[in-house]
Amino acid sequence: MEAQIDEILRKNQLSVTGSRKRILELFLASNGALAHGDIEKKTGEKFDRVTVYRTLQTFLEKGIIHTIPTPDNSVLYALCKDNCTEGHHHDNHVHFICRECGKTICLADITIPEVKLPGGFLPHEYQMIVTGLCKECR
Amino acid sequence: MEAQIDEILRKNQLSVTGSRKRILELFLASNGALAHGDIEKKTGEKFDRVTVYRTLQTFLEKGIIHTIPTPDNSVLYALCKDNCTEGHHHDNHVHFICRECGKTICLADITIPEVKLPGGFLPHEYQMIVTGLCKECR
DNA sequence: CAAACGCATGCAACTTTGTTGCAAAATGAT
DNA sequence: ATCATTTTGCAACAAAGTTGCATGCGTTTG
Ligand SMILES: [Mn+2]
Ligand SMILES: [Mn+2]
Ligand SMILES: [Zn+2]
Ligand SMILES: [Zn+2]
Repeated sequence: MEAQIDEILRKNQLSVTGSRKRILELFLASNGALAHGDIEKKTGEKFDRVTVYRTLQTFLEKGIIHTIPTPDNSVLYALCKDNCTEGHHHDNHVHFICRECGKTICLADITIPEVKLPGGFLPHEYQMIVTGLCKECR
Repeated sequence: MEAQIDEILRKNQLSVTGSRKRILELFLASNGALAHGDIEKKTGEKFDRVTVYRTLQTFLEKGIIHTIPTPDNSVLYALCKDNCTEGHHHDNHVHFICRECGKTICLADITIPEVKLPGGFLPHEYQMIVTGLCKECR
């Protein structure tokens, strides 16, 4: 894990610092998405709030994580697949949000289906969010 | 319009007040979705910020409007179709957000396609957001 | 139409969330 | 070990959202 974390940071030309290692560790350990608040809670007093914001921002820019829009408009972040880069993301998968436990899961294998738009609209990116009950809560 | 507004409020057992009429009017006049900030700007000093929050909350609960999750995690609201009620919504249509002008449009005729989930997940509601360029901006 | 009731509003105070500038500290290269 | 460059923490601020309470307005009833 330690090695994996270092590798991800190095690959993205980021210096290896305490907060980056810790936050990346949290993402790798969690199988779901994390909110800014989750991260703050889990890191405790260890890092400043501002550092968490800036670290997430950096990870976003590098394509290490992506955001997930949620129906209640909270901000969630999840690890990107390996082939995401600064410019180009490949996160065209469906996201599932459990309305019971709140867990948000990247369904990496479920590709967002195509949809035909009315004339005039030029689509660029598709997002699909499914809410419901997860395995544990149903 | 005035009559239409009254009818919507009455149908939902809401008293007809200044702020509710004005905010509903804004939604009916706009063909896109509105953010809380948009509404505040357009109503000016006429109503308190808190009143706008509470009015939107009430409309949400009654099923008069629905929220739209956006990739940048801002909160957008749009009118529901007639057959939405307190408990049950029928807003299973695609939403389009223009990345140039920011306008958000309900594609009421475009139904969200079905998608097969891995075993264990019990889906309840589907959301689909497409970003890109609208007719005016392309 | 007047009176009375109950809900909606405005205001103030507060919390939460996110941003910015700057000095000190940590990192990576030499 | 030294130095240049980033990153961090702190403080101050701005924006966004919430809550309690007294007052005002809309609705109902007689
Ligand atoms: Mn994902
Ligand atoms: Mn809609
Ligand atoms: Zn669950
Ligand atoms: Zn546009």
